[in-house]
Amino acid sequence: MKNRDSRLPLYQRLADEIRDQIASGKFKPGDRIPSENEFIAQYGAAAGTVRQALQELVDEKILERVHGRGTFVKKAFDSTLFRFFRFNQNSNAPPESRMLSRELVTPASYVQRQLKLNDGDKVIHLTRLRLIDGQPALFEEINLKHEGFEHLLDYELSSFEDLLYPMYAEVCDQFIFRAEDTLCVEESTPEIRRLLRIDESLPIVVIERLAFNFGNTPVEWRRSRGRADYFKYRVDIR
Amino acid sequence: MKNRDSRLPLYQRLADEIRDQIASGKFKPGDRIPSENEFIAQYGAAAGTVRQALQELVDEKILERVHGRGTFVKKAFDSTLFRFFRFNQNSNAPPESRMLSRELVTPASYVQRQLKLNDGDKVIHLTRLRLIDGQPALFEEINLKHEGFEHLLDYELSSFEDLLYPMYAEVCDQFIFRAEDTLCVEESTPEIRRLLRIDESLPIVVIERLAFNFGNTPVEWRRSRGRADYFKYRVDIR
DNA sequence: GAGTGGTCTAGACCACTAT
DNA sequence: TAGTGGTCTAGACCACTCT
Repeated sequence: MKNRDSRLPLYQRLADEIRDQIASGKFKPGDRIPSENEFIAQYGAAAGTVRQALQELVDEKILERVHGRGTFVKKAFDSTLFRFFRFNQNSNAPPESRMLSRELVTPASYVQRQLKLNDGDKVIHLTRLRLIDGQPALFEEINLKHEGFEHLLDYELSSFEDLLYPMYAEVCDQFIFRAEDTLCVEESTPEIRRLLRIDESLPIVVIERLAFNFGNTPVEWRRSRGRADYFKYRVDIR
Repeated sequence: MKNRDSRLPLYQRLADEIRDQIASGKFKPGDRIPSENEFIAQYGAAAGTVRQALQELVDEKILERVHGRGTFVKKAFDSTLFRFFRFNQNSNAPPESRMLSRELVTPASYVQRQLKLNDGDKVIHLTRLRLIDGQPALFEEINLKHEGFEHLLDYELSSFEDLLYPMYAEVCDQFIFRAEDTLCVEESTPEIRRLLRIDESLPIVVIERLAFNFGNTPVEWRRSRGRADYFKYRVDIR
């Protein structure tokens, strides 16, 4: 075990160790990690202590345990921005994507700040429309760290997949595991009305998202806009 | 222990038992419940099993454990609707309340459905304004089960407290422990503009809340409206 | 049948809170 | 000092999955 503060309980140090190994890419989403018995042998800890460490990572939604099969790094989380909206979902078709543009640019200062970039670092800037039943539903502006996502510059825009996070994983070996979404309401601009094909001036819901990899490093910042009259969101509070 | 399905693990049955005792009012929010050793003696279970049951209720945010002091029923949860809004908070004053009306009425059908009332059951209908720095910020319509909240009819409207849930606890012995909030955006009506002192036609955020007691019975349904241009909400997704 | 995680026991020792 | 919860051990047995 790496230099861990021995004032911390053993199960904490063990959990930190495993978390770091996932962050470093030693274990990737979908992988099976060592069994309880292997950890017991490796660290000389009791079964209960190992279980406590693993339970902590299950609570953090980093790991999943399957009876009889093993312990796995979690693959995906419910990232869809469409959980904020209720459209007339006649069809079960997943939201379609239409890429509009891709550029390597100097980021705006707030993007630089959110992604914790150094001066001079560039970002990959994407714009796209999300459609439901062929109707424009969301307009998105996406900013990605250049470092780690270079391979996205090699792809034809038309060959981008509808869901980006699985594509980040395949193409760039980058795994998103959590995000912070911030919602607010704005008046629509002529530009947005044109893109979303709205006639009148309607309020617009703006979703700003900062997405993190397993190392808890911010790698993507996006801003999405959709019609507020389709907005409906449910929260459980306890 | 009551008739519990012995196919369930012991720690589950124990957790269910304690949960029911809280729901029934035997233990109230703020109370200390029996110690690990008392549960061990009472149920003849091992320490680890009792701990597992208690941990489950801690995860459900029903219990809180304090090292050296004991295990307590949780008192409150962050129920404030103002977590959805960012106002210019010059002062640290908590949002003031101004009660407008109180009636015992036959509920609208969707309120009856949400509160799972029988035909003929009445509800206590309250309206109030929430103010920040003296400025109207939220307009609320509140519907309470008549049964259990009768004592609210005895109080002068002017003597209602700013925070209702602590008042429900004191006056009615009713404890709210979770809620489901649903958010959407509407255009303002003349009525709402008058109440919130808005000149122009602005979008309005509508928050509908169904609140539950410890027995997981819905007891309050409310609809609150505030200016959408002050709306800002942050969600963590993992 | 071998390997995995899930339940449960019986105990030791420690750290924190009260009085 | 007595009582509480927190950490940790060493083991037994069970339930599930794979082959």
